[in-house]
Amino acid sequence: MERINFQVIEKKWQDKHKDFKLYNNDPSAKKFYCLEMFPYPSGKIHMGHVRNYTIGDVIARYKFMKGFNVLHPMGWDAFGLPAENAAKLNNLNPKKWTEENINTMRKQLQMLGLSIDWDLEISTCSPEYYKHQQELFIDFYNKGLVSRKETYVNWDPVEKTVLANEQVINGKGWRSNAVVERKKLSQWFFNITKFSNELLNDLEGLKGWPEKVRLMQKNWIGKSIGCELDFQITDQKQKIKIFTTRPDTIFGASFIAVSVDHEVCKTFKDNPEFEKFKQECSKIGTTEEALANAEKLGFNTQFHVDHPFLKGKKIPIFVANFVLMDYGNGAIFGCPAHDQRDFDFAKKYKLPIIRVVSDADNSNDGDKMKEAFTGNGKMVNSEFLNNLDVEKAKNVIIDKIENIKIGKKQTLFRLKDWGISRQRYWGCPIPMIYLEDGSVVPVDKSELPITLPNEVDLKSSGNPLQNHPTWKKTTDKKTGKPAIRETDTLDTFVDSSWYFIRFCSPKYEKAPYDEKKVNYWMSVDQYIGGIEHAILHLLYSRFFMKAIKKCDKNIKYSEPFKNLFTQGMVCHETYQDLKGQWLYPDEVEKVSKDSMIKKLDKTKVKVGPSESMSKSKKNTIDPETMIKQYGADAVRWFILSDSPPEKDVQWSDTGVVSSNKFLQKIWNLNQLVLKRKTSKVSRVANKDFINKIDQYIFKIDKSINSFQLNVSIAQFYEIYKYFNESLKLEISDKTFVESMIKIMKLMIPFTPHLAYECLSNLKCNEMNKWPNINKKAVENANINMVIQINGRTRDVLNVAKDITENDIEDLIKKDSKAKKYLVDKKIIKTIFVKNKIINYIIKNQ
RNA sequence: GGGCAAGUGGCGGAAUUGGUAUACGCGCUGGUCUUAGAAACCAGUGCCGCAAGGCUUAAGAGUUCGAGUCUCUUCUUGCCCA
Repeated sequence: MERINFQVIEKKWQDKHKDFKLYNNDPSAKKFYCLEMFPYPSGKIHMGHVRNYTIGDVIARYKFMKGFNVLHPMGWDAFGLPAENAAKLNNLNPKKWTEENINTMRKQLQMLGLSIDWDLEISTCSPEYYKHQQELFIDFYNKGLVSRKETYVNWDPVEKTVLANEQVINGKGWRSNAVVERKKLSQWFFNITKFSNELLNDLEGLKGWPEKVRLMQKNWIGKSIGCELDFQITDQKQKIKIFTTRPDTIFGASFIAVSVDHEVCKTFKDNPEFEKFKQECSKIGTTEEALANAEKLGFNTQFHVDHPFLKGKKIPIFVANFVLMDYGNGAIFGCPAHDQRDFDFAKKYKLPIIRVVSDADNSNDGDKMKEAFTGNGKMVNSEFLNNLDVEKAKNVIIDKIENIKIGKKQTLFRLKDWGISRQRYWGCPIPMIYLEDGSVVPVDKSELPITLPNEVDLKSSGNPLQNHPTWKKTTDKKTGKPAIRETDTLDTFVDSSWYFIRFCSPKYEKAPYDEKKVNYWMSVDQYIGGIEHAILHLLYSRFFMKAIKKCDKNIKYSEPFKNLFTQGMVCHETYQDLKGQWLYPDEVEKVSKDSMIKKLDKTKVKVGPSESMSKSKKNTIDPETMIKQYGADAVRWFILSDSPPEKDVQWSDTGVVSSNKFLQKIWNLNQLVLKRKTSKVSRVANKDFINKIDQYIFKIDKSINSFQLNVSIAQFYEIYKYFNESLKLEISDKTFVESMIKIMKLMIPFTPHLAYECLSNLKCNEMNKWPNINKKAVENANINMVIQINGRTRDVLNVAKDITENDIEDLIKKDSKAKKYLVDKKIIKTIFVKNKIINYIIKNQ
């Protein structure tokens, strides 16, 4: 049998389809926007990209063949720190580094044979793109969606830069190893919290998103309803304003806890004990997690507050390390019986534990409690709240608090405004200028884009744009007076928050988008990417869509992604030599079933568990090498075959080898079909064969629709087997050719090169039309009737559809393996489920 | 600590949603071909048993004519939040 040369046919069809578009000129066709998360151009594509873009390609090609106009673009998330670091290391320009990577990766993606419309390619680092981003920034600013605020940041005193939370390791800068300081800095923010309610409520409508992602977003936004409440400090004029989500537990309050930055603490400015305590607190770090894990510490102020509802009752005020200034008002009341953190604190400082919610007859066991009770129950020890359940008590107490004017109901969100200032070079310049009189204004839109300077010093510490000798000096267009540019650049999450909109009209010069095109192509019908973006990227993109709609009444959509699919990661075993050094898979060799050695010096290798491919552990497989060795089709086939797309998949070399072999078999089958010459044709065999193929078409269609691409692949293996066996039956050559054409069409989304090559040999002239689904064939097919005795399966009969109970009974009595079980037995009951099962309940006679 | 998933052969995983458990692939075993190996092809492959048959979806209980699927308890793993 002739061997197929995958390299040759892949090249052939890639050249042939260079200008191939996934849309017809049929205006009545429905649109389908298929988008995979665009890559960061880090150098070369990795297997994660291969998986992501192959899944997307299957969907895009499938939808196109089903008659949709498909938009399937690709671009580059091209700004970001790695370029700056690489540039520093190799003494070159980030732009050059990025562009080289883009060229490499584009070429690699093209090798995969993806149906991407490369005419729509965009790159976020090109001024043609970020010009419009600056426009959007100004639009948002004018609508009050941008503001400037002072916040605490992680400041690296050596690098003179702001660090992200994940760049702070054990309180030190990841690069400089200097102790990170908390520094107050003036930064730009998108007022994402203005949409808190919408971002939360609209989640309900996102039925095409994984439930998990919706839940993660919901928790991230973190709406909590509670109330503000003023406590009078005993014998003083001052009040303390606290926030609580459990006002119902007010009668269980046994302390007030305030943050170290709370104004009450000003009294202790010169108190060495307090200063020591404050120092202790600052060591813990700023993340919520660190605070939660740290030991609960308090500083007794010796002050008290009056309980608002219990005359004469005094509650002590503590400064506590677990209360943050940015939550509520930096002050809470502690109810140890019903909050674990408060409970731990009360135990440590020997404060009373008063039970106010009872889940049984345990109303006075406060002192005996081993942990806080946070469930629902009836209120006790709570005066006018007694006997109410928690929810009711909340409403009653809030009403009361509002009535006597000591506080009010309040909704609080965990979601914070989005800080977008970065003290970096390789990002989109923020189009704002500082005037001599101290005011800050947007630059005139006619001056956009504000481009980055090419010559820049990245080696010195600090913000490169700030350090640049001339770049920041400008003039205000309106007044003609000198001004200073903003030298911070935008967070790269901004770049990726609207690229899907730009794709609708990527060449449009007048504005960030062409309204008509956006209203036609949006929302994205299928968005595909990693679960790691479940929160930030998706939330920011949702914010952008809403913000754009707010600025432009003609935009119809407020949600960017109608359906979301999150694919799993690509994993591989890890290898370490005796010294503990990580080894690449091609540096090791298998010598027996469970031992491996290093190729270089034949020493033993420690095999670690399969984990997500990463450069640091060297457990990576290079897609380009695999494509060159086995062909793009085989790589695509394997990456889809082994696991459901939403789960992690383990890369396996034997797996890709067998994929390659199977595709060769498909080619062989195609040759056999072309050569076949039979004169004998049985009408029944012919019909059965056609029916069976129709059923497979139905199944494959269904599995693609439900994203079970691994199941689709399994079906193709079955089809091959069935087809191959049927070759010797009395089926006409014409039927084989026609059926083969159908099957090859089904394979286009998976292995486009091989499928097109086969179709061209089969002389198919309508390659891109999905085969019809013959519902009749599916509906009228014979069914397997399960015959059970006392719930145990005794036989399976292949019978015509809709067989009656009487008919099947005759069959069973006449000829079935179940027959013998019914001899001399009394049938007590018969359960007959049409087209499924018949179950006899019997008893010895 | 809280929330959400999930647990099926030696491995990756199917199961028309309550109706034949283990499809399909990998691996393994045997055979054909070959000087030999590789490749290819054929056969077998959950467990016990010569067989008839019995047992089996993390463990245990429950609902049902019937449970991998539904309910409860326990255990384990993963993810997110803290």
